Amino acid sequence: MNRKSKKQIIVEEAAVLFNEMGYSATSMNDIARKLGVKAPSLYNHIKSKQEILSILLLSIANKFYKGIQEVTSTEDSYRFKLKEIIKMHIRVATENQHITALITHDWKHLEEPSLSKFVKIRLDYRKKLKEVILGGMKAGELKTANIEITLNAILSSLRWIYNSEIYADTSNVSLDELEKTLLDIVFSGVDENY
Amino acid sequence: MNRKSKKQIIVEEAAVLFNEMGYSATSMNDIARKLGVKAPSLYNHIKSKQEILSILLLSIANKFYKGIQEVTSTEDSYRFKLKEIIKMHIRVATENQHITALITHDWKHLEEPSLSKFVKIRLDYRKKLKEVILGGMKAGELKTANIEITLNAILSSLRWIYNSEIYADTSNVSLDELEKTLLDIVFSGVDENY
DNA sequence: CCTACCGATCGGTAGG
DNA sequence: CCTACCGATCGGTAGG
Repeated sequence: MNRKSKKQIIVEEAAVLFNEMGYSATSMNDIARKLGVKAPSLYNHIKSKQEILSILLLSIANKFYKGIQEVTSTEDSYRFKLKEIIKMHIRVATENQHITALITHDWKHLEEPSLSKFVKIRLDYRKKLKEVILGGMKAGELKTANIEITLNAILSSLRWIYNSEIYADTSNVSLDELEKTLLDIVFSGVDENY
Repeated sequence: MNRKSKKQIIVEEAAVLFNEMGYSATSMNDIARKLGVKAPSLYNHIKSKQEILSILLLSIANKFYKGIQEVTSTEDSYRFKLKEIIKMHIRVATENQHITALITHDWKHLEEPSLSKFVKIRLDYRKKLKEVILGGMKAGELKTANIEITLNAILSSLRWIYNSEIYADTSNVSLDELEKTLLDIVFSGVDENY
């Protein structure tokens, strides 16, 4: 078992606090207190508060990107690819809940050059997902509808998973049930007979 | 045409800035600068920064709550009610985009007693929506599935509408098309043939 | 790892 | 509406 470096411990604790209060409302003092040290001691391990945010966001963005890259490099149908992307997205999100939640708002507090890097990865992710959905529509596997609305609705329908205070209600749900239920809702909706 | 009070103008401009940078990262100075005055002048119209947040969040929460109350007080089918709730939700969100976005994160910065009031309204909204979905499942109008996952997926699938930087991609979409497409996705999913 | 300390900025008040 | 100013806190540095 690898021992965690001090830096890793700081970064992981910061993710929890950023989640609870937001990046701006979290002080270095808050992070230090949780770790039982004084704020200036943190700077022996990290360069700045901004570095912590940058590490967190670029690492999670790359995890998602690597995931979609693997799925889209196969020769499967668009429908199958979309299912695999959703499953991968759910898996990465649940395994990195605190960090993933930062994608929603705290990325705005990134400074250059990290900001541009993050935005690029995120746009590339969106682009790859868009290609799969568009491909599926053209191949007759998915219903033809406004691509931006469809893309946003699919991505957004998964976003509550990151949100710990909402996710808490479903903490007794297994990953399998989560995947199965969400795939069913996205692919065939909530209506019983239509 | 009603003239807006200074207070209204301050509150609305603050909503835009809270959206861009978050409540904590927005200073009274930022708000004042946008309005062409000095920060201390704001206090002739508002009591505190916190009061601005409280006004914004309680007003939007009440709009959503009033909307769901109207829909659920009818005698229509659960399926029809769910459709009307989604349409209402889309309408309120698009008409109050900047304010609605604060529901996602900045509510955490509310202080008592506003925090408890806001959380209560939000939970009541969730409860009413949950009753409609559960009723629909029991009546055979909606597919039976994990209620919390279904509830979260539906609410979450609409949340991207608040998020202005993403919504920009669909700014050329009419409200009608938005409603129609989202209802179709929620009710019957994205799959073409199943 | 600490104490001591820096300049900058915060929300807000006094007083006119 | 303003200027002048308050105590508190911010991220970060110096030096040991």
